[in-house]
Amino acid sequence: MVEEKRRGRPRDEQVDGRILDAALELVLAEGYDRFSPDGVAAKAGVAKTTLYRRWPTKDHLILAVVTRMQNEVEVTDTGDLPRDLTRYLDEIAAGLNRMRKAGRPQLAGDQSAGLIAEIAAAAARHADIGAVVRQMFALRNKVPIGLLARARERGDLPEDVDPEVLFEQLAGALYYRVLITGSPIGPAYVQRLVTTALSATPAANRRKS
Amino acid sequence: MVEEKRRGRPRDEQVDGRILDAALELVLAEGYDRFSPDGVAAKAGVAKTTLYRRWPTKDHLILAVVTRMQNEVEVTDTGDLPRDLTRYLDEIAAGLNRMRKAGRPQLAGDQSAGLIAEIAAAAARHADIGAVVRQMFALRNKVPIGLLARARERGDLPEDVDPEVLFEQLAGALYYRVLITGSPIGPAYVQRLVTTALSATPAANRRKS
Amino acid sequence: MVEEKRRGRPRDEQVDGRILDAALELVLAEGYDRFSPDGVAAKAGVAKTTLYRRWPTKDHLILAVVTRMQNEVEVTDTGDLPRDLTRYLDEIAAGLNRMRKAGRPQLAGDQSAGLIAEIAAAAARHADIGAVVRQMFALRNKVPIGLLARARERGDLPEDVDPEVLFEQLAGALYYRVLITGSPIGPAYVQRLVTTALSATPAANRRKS
Amino acid sequence: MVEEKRRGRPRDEQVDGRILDAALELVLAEGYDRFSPDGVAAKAGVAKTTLYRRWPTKDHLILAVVTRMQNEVEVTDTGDLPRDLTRYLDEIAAGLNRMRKAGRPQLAGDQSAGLIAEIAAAAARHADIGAVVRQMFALRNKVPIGLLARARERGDLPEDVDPEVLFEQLAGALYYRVLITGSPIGPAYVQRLVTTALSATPAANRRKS
DNA sequence: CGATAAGCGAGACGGTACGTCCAGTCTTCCA
DNA sequence: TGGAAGACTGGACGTACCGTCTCGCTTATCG
Repeated sequence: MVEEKRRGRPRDEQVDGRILDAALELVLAEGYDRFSPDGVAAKAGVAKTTLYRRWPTKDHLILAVVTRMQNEVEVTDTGDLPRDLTRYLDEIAAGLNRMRKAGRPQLAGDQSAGLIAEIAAAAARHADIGAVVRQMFALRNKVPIGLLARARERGDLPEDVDPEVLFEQLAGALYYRVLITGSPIGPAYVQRLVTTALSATPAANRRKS
Repeated sequence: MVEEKRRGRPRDEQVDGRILDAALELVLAEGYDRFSPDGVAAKAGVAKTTLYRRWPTKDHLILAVVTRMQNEVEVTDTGDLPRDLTRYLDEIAAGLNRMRKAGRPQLAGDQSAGLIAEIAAAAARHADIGAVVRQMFALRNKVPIGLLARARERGDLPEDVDPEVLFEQLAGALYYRVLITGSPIGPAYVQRLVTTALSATPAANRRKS
Repeated sequence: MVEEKRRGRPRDEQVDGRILDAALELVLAEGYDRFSPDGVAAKAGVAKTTLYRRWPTKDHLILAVVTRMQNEVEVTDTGDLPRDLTRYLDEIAAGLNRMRKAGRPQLAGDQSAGLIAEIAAAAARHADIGAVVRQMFALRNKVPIGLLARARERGDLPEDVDPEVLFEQLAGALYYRVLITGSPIGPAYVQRLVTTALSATPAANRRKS
Repeated sequence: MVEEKRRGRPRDEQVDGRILDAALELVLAEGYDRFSPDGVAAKAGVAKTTLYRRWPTKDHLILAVVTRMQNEVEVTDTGDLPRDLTRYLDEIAAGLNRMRKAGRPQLAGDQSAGLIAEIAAAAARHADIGAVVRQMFALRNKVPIGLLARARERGDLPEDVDPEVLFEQLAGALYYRVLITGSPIGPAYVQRLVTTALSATPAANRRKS
């Protein structure tokens, strides 16, 4: 971790921002396929060389854009599992909905997976992108999984519930609708989702009685 | 349903098969990006025109291949929900695993989403492909959702469980692991999945007591 | 030359006309390269088969069109060589000018060789078209060459003038301007042409004195 | 005439040569229609992009090839008009004969116009090619027309001879035979041509007496 | 009158060229 | 060494077009 002494002209840090701005704008306006490194470079007023020095591939660039677009999702742990879960999933859904709209403004906002699908495809195509994506999600998901684990310890979830698996059911349902069935994932759906997932949990049962 | 009078030289039905065979072989051997209509035409011994008359786009062709590759998944309804569910999800997982391997034989079979990611991306790019994909899945999912609905009516699922949503949790978890986290989805995982999803259900409770 | 008895359904003679009409219209409107047998067939309401039964090649069809467009040029032999020649060349020039305009209505009518160039190219490409074209011109040119021959016999041309060659000089100048230099060939030019060619001929000299 | 500052990687001048060499070889061996930009690129070991950056069209490329193939024809002005003219026309005819042979080795070398017809057609199809061709010929013809003009001033040609028109008669006859009648244009024909054109000129007359 | 032969409309098919587009690398000059 | 500009490789992509072939149907003549 020694600060290596760089020789020669140092990189212009501003440039990174300009490129990512341009890329974001382009990808939002045009969608993935009409998005091209060439176009980004032109729009950012930057040479392609400069761009490729930073991101070795179109897909890497896209990944950077998406990573930056990714919202920081906070997890609040009030002890009220359904409420905490609903709040969390609402934010995730909001983020997904934002990406859905990329490039197809007037198309029924739903129906299309937008960028997420492209990220998944990029992850499937390039091993290294896959690694980054997986790590990103692993990191991100640790917190909500922890939430579920604590709830189980508290006795708010049955013992044979696997927190990781439960989380994958919840997030998975959202992604499934976005990527596969094209159904909407608004607050109403999140509500149904939480209700179904927590139905007949000890906490729910206790509340009923 | 009137038999439309066909005029002109009829399409050679064999050709469809030859093209799809070649395409399947190619996509399995090379993966999505090294797969090309040109290559398919050559391998199938067919003119490009002939190919494009049927599938106007590389993505349409891929979709056709995948559709055909899609396994017919049978749903057996024995009344034993966990068992039926496990059997069904195992088959779905097997299908997904098969698609994972397309084109990257030596890459750790897991880790990559393979063709499914490409299909999702294609659906996001072309409105018409999206429509087909969505319809395909809607049709396919009707049966297992029916299974869940009947189970609820029997009292094997809590009343506030929404069958459609529950199904999306189950399938979604599989797709989430394939498309996003790259985790394996073998029988062991399916087991955990069913257990978690059905934990604290009336049936489960009954069995416990 | 025996009338061979044809078996089977006889050809529909009307069709020939309809095809040629359509072809002419198309070639005039679109020029050679945007002209296609497919288009002609569509416009004439005729199957491509029908068309190819008659003209085995796009170029053969074009040739037919041009042949039909070719004007019958009359040669009048009044004994006044300059006048006869001027009249004849004027008509030839008029025909060439008509073909110049094919497909490029608003382009400076001159400057482009239009169809003649395409005919020449077709003749260069297909030996049989070449043969037909050559024969057509040979037939057509016999009359004016005869005119010049008679003039020489009369003493209106020097003895060392070769009638065929002189004719080629006259016609050649017109074609040269059309095909190569793109210069206009109106009546004024024909005038200059005849004057120059007949300058210092016995007849001219006689008239001067 | 200011030296414009060049930015970016400069064009590789060698590449132009390699492409034109390959193109020439191909067009000579195969003729116009079997000649293809694809083939040229392959033979030259060059990407198609590189080729199309320079010549936007098959026809533009052909034009470049022909321009380069065009022989520099020298005009010698010895004061002996028939001799100078004969020498000049012989060279022109030789050039035309060379182009005749392109692609059809075993076809009677005569009879076909070869590349010249294609150039004329290309000039008719593309306005810009037309402009280049016309300019090329205008430049090329200035010298021999000057020769004729001086001859007239010397009194070797009648006064009512228009030098430009006379030149067009001479060159035109050659092109007419090549493009239209398919007749040979060897030295014998050039001889007849000069004789006929100069018959009854002052110089000729002088010599006769 | 039925068999046979050819014409015709419609459109699929093979083959191939054409020109475009894009990703990623390389080369030049300048800072 | 970084950056701007742009040439270069390599290859896919989808279109266009030519000429052939295969249907089903129609129209003539022959036996």
